[in-house]
Amino acid sequence: MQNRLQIKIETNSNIFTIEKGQLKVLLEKRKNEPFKGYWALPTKLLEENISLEDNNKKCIIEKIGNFDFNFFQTHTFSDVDRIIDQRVISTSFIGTIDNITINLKQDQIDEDEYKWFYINQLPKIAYDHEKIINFNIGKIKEKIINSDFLKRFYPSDFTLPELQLVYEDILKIEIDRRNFRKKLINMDMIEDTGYKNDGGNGRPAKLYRFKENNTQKNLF
Amino acid sequence: MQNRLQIKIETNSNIFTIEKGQLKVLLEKRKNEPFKGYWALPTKLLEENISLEDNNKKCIIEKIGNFDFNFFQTHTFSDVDRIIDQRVISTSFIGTIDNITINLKQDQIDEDEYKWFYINQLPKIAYDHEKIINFNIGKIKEKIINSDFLKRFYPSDFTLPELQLVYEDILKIEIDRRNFRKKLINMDMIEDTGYKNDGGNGRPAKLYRFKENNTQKNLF
DNA sequence: GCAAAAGTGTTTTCAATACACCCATGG
DNA sequence: CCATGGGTGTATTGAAAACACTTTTGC
Repeated sequence: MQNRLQIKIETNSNIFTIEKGQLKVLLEKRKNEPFKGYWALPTKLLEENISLEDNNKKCIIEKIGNFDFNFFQTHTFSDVDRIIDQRVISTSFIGTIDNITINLKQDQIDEDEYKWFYINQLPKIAYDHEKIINFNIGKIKEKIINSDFLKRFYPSDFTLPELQLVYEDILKIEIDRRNFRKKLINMDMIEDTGYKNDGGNGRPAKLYRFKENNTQKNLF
Repeated sequence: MQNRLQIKIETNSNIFTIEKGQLKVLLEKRKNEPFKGYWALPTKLLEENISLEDNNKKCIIEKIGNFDFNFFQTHTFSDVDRIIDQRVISTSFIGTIDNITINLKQDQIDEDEYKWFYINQLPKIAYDHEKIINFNIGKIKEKIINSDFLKRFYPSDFTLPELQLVYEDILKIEIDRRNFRKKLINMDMIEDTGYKNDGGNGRPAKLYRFKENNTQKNLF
């Protein structure tokens, strides 16, 4: 019979940022059983009178406040046994934000409860959320080939060596420094801000920004 | 309060084939109100103990029998007012099949109830299904750039002029006949079957097939 | 002045584009 | 033999790839 055991619907948020050329994801520490002490994606049961998209936004506002994340839906996970003794279907969202905004507002976030993890150094993850995270990292990989997407992570300045690291890390490829630079400049995608990166070893790198005109060109 | 008005979940099937270089979608005629006489995507309320993927497959088997469609999930539609007086969330699937198989098994399908429509000549569509169909046509467009995807529509033979029509129609571009041929052959994507198309006006076209090795290269 | 990291220029290779003529079939 | 549509070759252009040396900074 339909819905004898109540089927529940929830949304889950995969919020990513990039620091030092590497992807990080925001996770929430579970304070109760099951999976107490494990980390999980922020999730919220669907409210009656709102869309999945709005439910997801509300989830984040309630949990960590009013950030300007840029969300999009990726997949709805519905395996019967994804959560034991319950039937919960979970629609996944990817959110993106630049690291500078994060650093500015980091104090809004309770460090014990929410924490950023490099995707290569994930902690113990609750439920099937590791599978969900990996699925969404795959989606980011697809998107990152389209240069436009990186703007979400670098609305202001970046150096070319750092941007190159992003491509190399996420796409698992090696790129020649000179050709990478040439490609981005020839594609009319980026512009020199006139400023330079200070600190650190060696020659300071120039700071670039993405141009406005961006017409959805593919790199690689 | 959560779920005071029962939230229902359904799956909808967007089954596409290609005939004469143009996309067609399979629709079901509604026999009852609301939207009696309109056409709709095959849909099915989610059963308790199966995944959305299995629910979608079951929907098709029950409605039109055991075809070998190749399904994948695209998006979950959840606008509060997408269906009046009810709250129904709908997860969308794209299914693909080649036209030859369709023609062979066409007698399995009740012509009054189910019919193929060219996407440029859609009939009156029930609910928000036209929006859903258009969303999924967009997904196909994205996928078709990856050559591998076309294999689903052409598991056996095809002519290059026809394949070119597909690209031109779906991507809304014009391609030079000679360069198109060169590109596909240089990419090692297709091979000559040695046979020719008969009938029709003019010189018969060679029949090609997709090679097995296909390593996910992008055309255009 | 040395180590560290960033920046630059040239040559070669290969794919993309543009373009005009010939070929196989049906009637 | 003519109309219709399919098949082929070449020259040009431009981007991708491969590669080594110079420049700026901190210490």
